[in-house]
Amino acid sequence: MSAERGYHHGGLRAALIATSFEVLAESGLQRFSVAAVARRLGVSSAAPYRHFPDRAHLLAAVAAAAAADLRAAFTAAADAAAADAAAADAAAADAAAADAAAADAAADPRARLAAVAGAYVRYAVRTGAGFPVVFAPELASLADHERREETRALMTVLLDLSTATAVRAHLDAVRQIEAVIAVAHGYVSLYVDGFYAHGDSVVDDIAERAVAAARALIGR
Amino acid sequence: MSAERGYHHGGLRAALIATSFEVLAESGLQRFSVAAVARRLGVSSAAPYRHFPDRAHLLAAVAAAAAADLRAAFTAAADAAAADAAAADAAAADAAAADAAAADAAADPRARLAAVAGAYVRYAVRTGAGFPVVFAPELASLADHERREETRALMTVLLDLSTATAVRAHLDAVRQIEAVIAVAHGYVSLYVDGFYAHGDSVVDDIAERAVAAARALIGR
DNA sequence: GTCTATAGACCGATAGAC
DNA sequence: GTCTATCGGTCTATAGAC
Repeated sequence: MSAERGYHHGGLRAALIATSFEVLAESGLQRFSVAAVARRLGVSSAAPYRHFPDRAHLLAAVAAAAAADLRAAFTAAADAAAADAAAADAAAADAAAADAAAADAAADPRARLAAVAGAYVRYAVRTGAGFPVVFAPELASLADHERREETRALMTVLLDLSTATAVRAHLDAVRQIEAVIAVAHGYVSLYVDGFYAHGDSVVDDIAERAVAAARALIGR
Repeated sequence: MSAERGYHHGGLRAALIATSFEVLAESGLQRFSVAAVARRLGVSSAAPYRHFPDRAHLLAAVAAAAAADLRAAFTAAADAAAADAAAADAAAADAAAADAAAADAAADPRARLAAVAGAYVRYAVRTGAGFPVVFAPELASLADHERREETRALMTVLLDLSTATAVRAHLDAVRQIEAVIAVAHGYVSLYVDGFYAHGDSVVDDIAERAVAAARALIGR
């Protein structure tokens, strides 16, 4: 569909964002470079600067996309966990009761919240764009409307999942979601920094361990 | 005592290691540079290469020191947590029983293990030399005897603390200590990547949250 | 909209003087 | 044991041709 090298007439902006995820996944945020993105796309190192004024604005566009992706991944994982719980219930009860449980959006709120940890591990490892990219302090001063809206929506989803576990107050919900993200990001950070061997099955393993840890963290 | 700049006749090797911790704390492992260490010490950028053949060997010496520091910090934190628990017991019992509890090295093994999370957060934030430095894959191929011995001793201490919580098997202990380190390192990673505001009181806060999370993780 | 070419900075590491 | 000087590499960002 697209040329391997040379001109990208018209679609370079979107290609830069997509390729930035690849560079982030391989090099991390600290070693991310505009030059590496351009090199991989087969365009000159100056071409990106026709679409983004500097490195920070390219990263801000990536952060906005990552926030939207994470929000979708979190809700999908939470819904899947609730569906799994309903299916498990179905094995021990009649079909009518299982349908009723599946229809209840608040079914097993703690399993829904714990599922966030697994989704975070998989997304952050695959794309390199976890919370440190979405909330990078170097982007804090940018008047980037899209990114600000996406990050706000992401935090709203997380807080809703956390308050649904019926903790006592708002501060409890904030600290609870912090802890879930911290343990998930801890596994991600150890993985990308080379503490584990690399491989898809290893990612699956640590994603499951993150969910189990989050489940223990949420308690009861 | 020591000159601010110029000659370091004799003590440069030790000074390079000490100053490397400062550079790591400010720039992180990815952006750590030998040139920055030399600049801060007021020596030429070539001087470090008289003591270490390359960047990796300097980092290996730092990693060995960090592993020894972490081992001491973990045992000290575990002992302090056990002493605190004994003191709490003393408030509800007579002095003789409290002394007996304090003399019992296995008293409250779960509190001892959870204390590791707090010690890790404080040390890794202060020095920049957490597990990603100690177990950096770029150092894996070095035949560095001191570092290998120190990391082995560090892992032995951690496994002993974990098996003391009477989990069923060896694999359980490994995964338990992994989870404790993961949650502690998650808070550290979010902090150094700028997710939180910076400051000593913030570090104290997240160290306490890491201990609470580890305590919930260990369970029962 | 993309190119070539370049400036200016920083890095790792080496050679040779003192 | 440390210095000066240097090579070759990386990066961000700009200037100007097409």
